[in-house]
Amino acid sequence: MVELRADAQRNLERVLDAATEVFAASGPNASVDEVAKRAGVGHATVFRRFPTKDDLVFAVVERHVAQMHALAEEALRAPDPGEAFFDFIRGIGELVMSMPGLHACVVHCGEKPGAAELDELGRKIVARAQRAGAVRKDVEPSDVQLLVRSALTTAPEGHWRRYLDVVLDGLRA
Amino acid sequence: MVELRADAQRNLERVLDAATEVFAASGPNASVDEVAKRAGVGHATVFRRFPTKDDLVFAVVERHVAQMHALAEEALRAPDPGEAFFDFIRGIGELVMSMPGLHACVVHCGEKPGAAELDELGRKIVARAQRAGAVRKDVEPSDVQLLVRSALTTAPEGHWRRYLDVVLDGLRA
DNA sequence: CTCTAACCGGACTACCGAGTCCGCTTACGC
DNA sequence: GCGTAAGCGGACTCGGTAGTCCGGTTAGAG
Repeated sequence: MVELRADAQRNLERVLDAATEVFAASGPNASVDEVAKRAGVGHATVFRRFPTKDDLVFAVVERHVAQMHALAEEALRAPDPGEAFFDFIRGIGELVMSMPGLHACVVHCGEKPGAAELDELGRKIVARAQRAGAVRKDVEPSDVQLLVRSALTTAPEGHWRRYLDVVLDGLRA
Repeated sequence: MVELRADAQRNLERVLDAATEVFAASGPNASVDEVAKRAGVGHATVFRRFPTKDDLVFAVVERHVAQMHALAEEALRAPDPGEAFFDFIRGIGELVMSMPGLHACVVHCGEKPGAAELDELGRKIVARAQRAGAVRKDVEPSDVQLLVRSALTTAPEGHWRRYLDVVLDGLRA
């Protein structure tokens, strides 16, 4: 399976896109049928690429994590470390909150895929912003993660951006 | 159905206890069979008292809310308003965290049962503690609720008591 | 003790979701 | 074009859960 036939490739992408939409909206309990219907294929086609439903969920989560990873690397390349940090966190917020169901999916597959690398990148971003004097030096990366998570998860419907801004202001040097 | 036969009454209680245990441990997705088995009855007996599974979940949640209600009224009767407030919050913490699955159950049934009255009592408890000078006056009851919730939900496994203590210290006058 | 209404639970149905199979269709190398 | 390997999806099985039914059992009043 070094190379997929063109139609298969197209369907694979459709399936992944559909799965992302569906799981993001309804969490990992959504049915494979639902995904297949949204992708416009039979559900056997889904199972051909992803032998079990969990494999499908895993693939979606992996993609999601990859997006965060991309944001993180972008932040590390950006010229201004402080701005990069704050933009990164806000970007993560947008990404996570636009797909509420995915958090449950991550939990569902034991948050295996690449969480460690992502953590490592986050650590670097924080450290860089601290060296540049943009973020107070008495917080650790894990604190940042916890504060952000609590802002995102406990904010009343639709107000998470305000909450996140408050937390970010509190992190400024 | 003004009065239940003795055996029926006994079984009803067993079922409610079992349902509480099961749903508290596994959330609202646990099966009715599971509950019936744990209660030592056939599942038809469960369905006789609770025509649908949702009715059963509802009853369990109602009971849970009633316990919180009881804690709240106790707190309002206690002589020292400050101590009452802090004990109340810690009591709520113990209650909620001893039944992790129940939160999902509450969400599952749209948190209908008596949330408003409970809110009202909470409001009174906070106000009383503030008048007594035990709690800082620049927070509102809704802030307290939010802070407590965030402490309970974002604390790492097993550390919620520490987190809650931090929040409570922060609320002292 | 007896009689009956209330109660009980095993067995049944209906349905839904995961995963498999197989005959039909189609991309693409020659 | 043509042949074929790859791809496709409708129809199936299988397991598990919500909800129903009915024949046997028991509480408790008279």
